[in-house]
Amino acid sequence: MAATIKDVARLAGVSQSSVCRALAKPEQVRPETRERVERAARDLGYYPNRAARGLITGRTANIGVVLPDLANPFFPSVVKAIQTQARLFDYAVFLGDTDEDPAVETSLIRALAKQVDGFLLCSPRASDDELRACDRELQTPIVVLNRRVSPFPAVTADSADGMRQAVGHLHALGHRRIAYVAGPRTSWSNRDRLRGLRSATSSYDMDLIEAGNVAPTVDGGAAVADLVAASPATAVIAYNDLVALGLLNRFRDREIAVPGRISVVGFDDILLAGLVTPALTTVAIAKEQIGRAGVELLLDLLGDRSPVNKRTPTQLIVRASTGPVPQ
Amino acid sequence: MAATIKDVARLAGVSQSSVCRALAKPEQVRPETRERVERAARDLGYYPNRAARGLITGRTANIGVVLPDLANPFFPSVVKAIQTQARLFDYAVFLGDTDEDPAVETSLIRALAKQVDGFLLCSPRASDDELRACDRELQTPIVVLNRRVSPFPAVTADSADGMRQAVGHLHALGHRRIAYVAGPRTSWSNRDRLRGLRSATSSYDMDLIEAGNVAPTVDGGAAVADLVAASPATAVIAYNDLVALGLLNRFRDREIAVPGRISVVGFDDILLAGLVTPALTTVAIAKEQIGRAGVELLLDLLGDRSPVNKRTPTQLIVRASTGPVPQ
DNA sequence: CAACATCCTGAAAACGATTCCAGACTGGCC
DNA sequence: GGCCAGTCTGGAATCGTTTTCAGGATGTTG
Repeated sequence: MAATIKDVARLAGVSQSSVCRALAKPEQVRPETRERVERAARDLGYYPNRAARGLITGRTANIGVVLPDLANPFFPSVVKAIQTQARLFDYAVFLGDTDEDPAVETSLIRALAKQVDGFLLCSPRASDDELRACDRELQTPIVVLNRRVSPFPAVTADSADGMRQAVGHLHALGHRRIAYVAGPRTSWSNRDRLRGLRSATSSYDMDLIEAGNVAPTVDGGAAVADLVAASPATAVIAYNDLVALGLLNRFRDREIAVPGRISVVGFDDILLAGLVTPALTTVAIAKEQIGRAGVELLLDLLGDRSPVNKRTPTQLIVRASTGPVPQ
Repeated sequence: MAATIKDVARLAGVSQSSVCRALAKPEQVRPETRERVERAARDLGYYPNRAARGLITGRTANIGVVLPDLANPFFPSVVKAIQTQARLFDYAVFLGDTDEDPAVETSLIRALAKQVDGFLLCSPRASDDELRACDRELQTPIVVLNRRVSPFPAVTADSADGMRQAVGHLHALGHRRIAYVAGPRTSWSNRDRLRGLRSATSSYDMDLIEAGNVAPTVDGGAAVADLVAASPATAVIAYNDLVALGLLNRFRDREIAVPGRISVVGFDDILLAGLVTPALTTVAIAKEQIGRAGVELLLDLLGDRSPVNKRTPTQLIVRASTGPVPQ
């Protein structure tokens, strides 16, 4: 078995308390003692068992990250940033993938609750009430990413501004009729993006044609491509990049020129977006910043500082899938 | 604070021991008692604190997953499969991203060791000796994915067979001179793939030109593309899909026709591979199967069943980036 | 040398669960 | 009624840590 604090105490010839102090608050022990303890700990390869510490201090130094689908390339970026930032503060990360199932989500949260100091819920699928119920029952701090659910602190992307940039870009290219391929009806991001888009198109006095809702995947996009092509729209904005890629694929198969006949704009700026042909014009979301800010908010919450909701900037990345309106 | 076993005991009017038994081994308590305990637990939303259980039983019901870079699309697929399979057996998953740094890797392993029952190390970057040192010191079961390090049980892909399929395919198309863009020199997969490739080309009596080593990223591939184009090779096999995509990108920019002038083959079959133009011919790895098998091996290890190394099949996916040799 | 503060240490309690052990109760049988 | 086996329960010990508390050693000051 791995070494425990007792082993270190015995080897160093001091009590457990001293070992604990020597390692956790070195200034409280005599240098000589500290030296002995440190050597013993090193020799035995001793690392404290954080689970035991958690029982006493109520601080496990773990955070739980729950997300709908790790296969969606958006999430790994966020998780990576979370895990990197968490490590800076010596927190470890529990990961739960819910497979888009709200029931799995809440049960995962409940099961993990005792092992973590707080949760980062990425784009949670459960209803506001369900999330609040979890919170009331567990009393575990929760920060939400990519969604607003009062009363939780949240980090969201400024979709409205992203949509404004995208619509402005299309307007400048001469487009006046835009289609939107909507993501899951239950998705907060989808509603948020749609809201931003509506406001942008109306302020530019452009027509908005809404298609969908589709699954937020390549197949989802492909499924609705024909409908979009048959519409009077000369440009289409997709709920996210995967959907946009589905459109692109299907357009290519049907020999509908992009951007000659129709322009396509995605959302998220996943790695893929820059690599397909034509390269996808898309609204980039600051994924790393979202992850980092989420950790910061959670640490604020844990440190009794009051966290303030954060909105991260978005940035239109113009690539090759958008062009002047036909004729 | 969330409810503890004491709260449940008080509410149900029984002792802690009975609560524990009622929930963990229901057959050992009177139905009436069980009923009362269950109701109390439900009313309080009680979930046992697994950390505390872990102290007693030595079983935390957590597994640790350590990987070099979540931003590489290969890993999220594996992690997702791991987490799904783990949940089936009521295990939760700790995730550690090492950012390709062997030092971070070993320190992460040590820090997490006490909180998990075992590790799944995906493509670990530390040396064999370092890994063995961790093992000796921690006595925590370890299963390795995508690499062989004795004495640990391992799950690996059958790269040799994949390479044989790829080379066979290229040979049938008339190619006789193949380039290989090597990944990181320290990567076991890279060495394994290269070994398989050498054996395949020599059995087909073809020339092999080795380029690299490059970082296993799009940029890595792009960096070496010109070199490959200048070589006499008519086809190139890349260490992985990201590298292949880098090649593809750079070839497109330089107007080198794929597969007209040169054929490109990737490795892994990440989602991206099917979406770029031309769609990438690649050797698919059974990512989900690797994740699942990894969990199974680890559970074998934990259950005192002796695990047997597993080799998962590979499958060449022919798409549009390979074609007949020029002329 | 007494009085006192300061520094350092170890014993013991605590955290939340599980498990061992012993005892209380029940029922069956003579 | 007396004995025994079997079933069920609670008390107490346990895991590896942290923290509180009290006391011992040391040094300073009058």
